[in-house]
Order: sequence, then C-alpha cells, then structure tokens
Amino acid sequence: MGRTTGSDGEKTEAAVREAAVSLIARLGYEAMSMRQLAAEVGVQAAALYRYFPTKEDLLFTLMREHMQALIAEWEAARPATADPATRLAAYVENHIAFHIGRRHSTHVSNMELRSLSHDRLTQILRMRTAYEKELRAILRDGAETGVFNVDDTGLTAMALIQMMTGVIVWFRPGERLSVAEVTATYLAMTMRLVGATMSYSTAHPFGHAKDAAAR
Amino acid sequence: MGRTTGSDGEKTEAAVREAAVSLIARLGYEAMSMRQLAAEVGVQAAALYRYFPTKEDLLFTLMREHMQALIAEWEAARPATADPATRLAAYVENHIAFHIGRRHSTHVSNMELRSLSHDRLTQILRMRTAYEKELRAILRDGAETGVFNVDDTGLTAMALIQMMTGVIVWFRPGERLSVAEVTATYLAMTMRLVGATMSYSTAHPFGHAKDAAAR
DNA sequence: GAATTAATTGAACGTTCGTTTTATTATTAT
DNA sequence: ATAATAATAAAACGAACGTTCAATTAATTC
Repeated sequence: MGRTTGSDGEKTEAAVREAAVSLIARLGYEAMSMRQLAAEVGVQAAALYRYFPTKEDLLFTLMREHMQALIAEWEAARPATADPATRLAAYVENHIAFHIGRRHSTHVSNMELRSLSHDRLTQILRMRTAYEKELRAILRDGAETGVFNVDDTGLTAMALIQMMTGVIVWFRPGERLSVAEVTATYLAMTMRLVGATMSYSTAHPFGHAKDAAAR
Repeated sequence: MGRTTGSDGEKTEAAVREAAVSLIARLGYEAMSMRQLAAEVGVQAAALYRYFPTKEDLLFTLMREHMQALIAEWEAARPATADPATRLAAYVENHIAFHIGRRHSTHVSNMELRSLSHDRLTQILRMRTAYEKELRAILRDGAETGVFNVDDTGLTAMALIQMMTGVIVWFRPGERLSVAEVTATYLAMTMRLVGATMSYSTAHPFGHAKDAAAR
C-alpha cells in the first residue's frame, strides 16, 4: 500500500494508453470500466487518475494522437509532383498502410466519437476534415486536368475513404492476403473508380505486378 | 400507480422498438439506459420488461429484424435475369435505398455487434454473410463471363459494401443531393470499379440521365 | 541521511445501472 | 356485475460505475 518498487510514471502512462486502445477497441468505450483498464495494466483504478483526469480525457487523448499521426504520416509521404494520379496513388497507399497498422486505434477513433464532449468532437472532426480535404483536392485537380472522370468530388472522396478505411473490418494480417496485395488491389479499384486514364507511379514500384500502371 | 387508461401492449411495444432504435443510434447501446428509453416512450422502466426480458434481448430483436428486412427487400428486388451487370445494378440500388431509408437501424446493426452474446452474434453474422454472398455471386458470374474486370471477388465485394453502406455516415436527406442522385453516382462508381464493359438496365430508367448505361 | 517529491494503494463516496417484486388499475370475458 | 387478465406504477435490490481522499512507500534531491 504505497509506491511500488520499480514504478515509473512514463512507463505506466504508456502502458495505460496501450491497454486503453486495445480494450476500447474490443469492448467499446462505455463498456470498458476504469477498473478493468487498471487491472489490464496491473495497477489500481485510482492510479489511472494520476495520468488522465477523467475517462473522457483518456479517450480524447487517444483520438487526438491518432489523428495527428495520420496527418503527420501523410505529410511525410506526400509526393512533390503535381500529377494527380501519382498523388492519389500515394494517398491510397498511405491510407491503407496506416489503417492496417493501427486497426485498434482506428476503431476507437471512428466508433467512439459520440462519447466526446461537443468541443472535443469538433476538434477531432476538424482534423478529420483537414485530412479528407487533401483527397478532395487531388480528385479536383484530376477532374480539372481531365485525367480523372469524377461526377462529384465530395461524394467520391467520401466513397473512397469509406471503402479504404473499411479494410480494417475484414482484413486480418497473416491470412489469405498480404498487405502489399491488398494495397495493390485497392489501388487498382481506386484508379478504375475515378476513371483514371493515365499511368501513375507508386512508392513501391517493385512490390507487385499490378502496382506499375492503371489499365 | 397501476394500468394507465388507453394503454395497449402492441402500441407500447412498437413505441419501445422505435424509441430504442433512435436512442441506441444516437447514444450507443451501452450509453442508453433503460430508464432513458422508458422516459422516451412515456412509461416506467419496469414496463419495458413486459416486452423484452433483458436489454440485450431488445438489441438482438432490433438487429435480427433489420437483417431480415434487408434480406427480404433484396429477394423482392432481385431481377430474374442472369445478366451480371443488371443484377449488380439492382443490388446497388436496393442496398443504397435500404440503408438510406434505415440509417438509424443500420447504425445499430453495424456498431453494436460487440454487445451481443456469442451465439446471437453468430446468428446476426450468418445473416450478414448470406446477404454479402449474393454480391459475391454476382461479381463471380461477371468475372467468369468477362463482363467485369475484378481481381479478387471477395475483396471487391467487401470494398463495395463498405463504400455503399458508408453513405449513411455523411448523407442527410434534403441536403445538397437527392437520393436518386446519390444512387446514380454510386451506381456509376460501382460499374467503373468492377470494370463493367457492357450496358445494364436499371429499375429506375427515367430517374436520372446517368442511370441509362455504364460509361 | 534527511527532506522532498513521485507513484501507488486501499477504502470510501454518491450515483446510476439493469432488473425484480409487489401492488394497483384498466380492460376484457363471462 | 363479477371474475379474470393485461398493463402499468412505485419502490426496492444488489452490483457496478467514475471518481476522490488519505495514507504509505519508493525514488530522488540536497
């Protein structure tokens, strides 16, 4: 009853974050109790409040960092070229890689939005909108230069994002398909969907035969 | 204190179902309390237990009837033809119309699966799989007869369903786009996505110019 | 080595939860 | 009318919830 030998604030906080993402993804935010989370970390429930003032603060922190990481990875992967097809290919590849790599975190950020307060919901949605805006810009450029055949930029962006993010619902690493195969197939579907007529280059030119060109 | 004048079991049960779908869609299953639901119906919490033995029974009933309705509507809309493109068009149109018309119910059935017991989860997933199997069969027939260009039937089916169902996330009736416009655009995207080369007929040939043919 | 700070425990708080029980009233059948 | 039944209210149950508080021990600083 008191401080535990070898206890370390930073390690405990990291363990709490990790366990929380996993538990919330599996049980849902409302269904996960602070006592359950504490047990998973190997600590008493009261100890959690040293790191997160409330349960909602914990949820918000997880979501904010998820969105920040998503935006940061896209900014790192964004190609310098102005060619819409190449930019779209990079967006698809980055999006799928990120979401497959962070399935639990994505589940949390997509399914638990209603548990946030109004202000915090607005913050998260702002980040999401900023990320989606990048895709809309690519589609618009492609439509204007005639390399894409898109009816409605906004609608197509939403459809593509739903399609791509949906990969986490059914994809399980190590089963029938590899990440590279899934990415290649989604890339091909995306290019057909937007009616891409020109070739495009990809960040992984030697990964798979289908990567090389659209049609 | 006692039976209320004008009270009627059937009406109360219907009111409970309706209020439950709406409340669960808005707050989530775990976050909705039986007292909240009762208040929405205008009744005491204890009265709910006359119609549903437990909260989970209520959830399961809502989900089962949602899935049954989805399958029933598809069986009613399924065209007699063997032409894959026409069948795919009918599937897309039916799917989007159903999900836009039952946004709340869809939200419940898609987001609250983890609150079901193992056995009941299995039952719901079985129905879902049966429905998705229909789409896979259409894609397979199209791929085999050469009218579709599809890499992976199962993956494409999942991608299409995620894309189509995702419409409920952003679509709001009475805003920028009409249901007919959304359906037509999704149909066009679907046909490009599967690489359809032939024309197809639709159940709503006069609804929109884009309905008439692929490309 | 003493004082300070960091990390945690254990117990408790008031609230709310799903559910049950019992009594009471409206409706229906006889 | 009277008996039977259907539909509810009111109150209570124990359990679990998020959170707080005081005490206690480990690590760090001086």
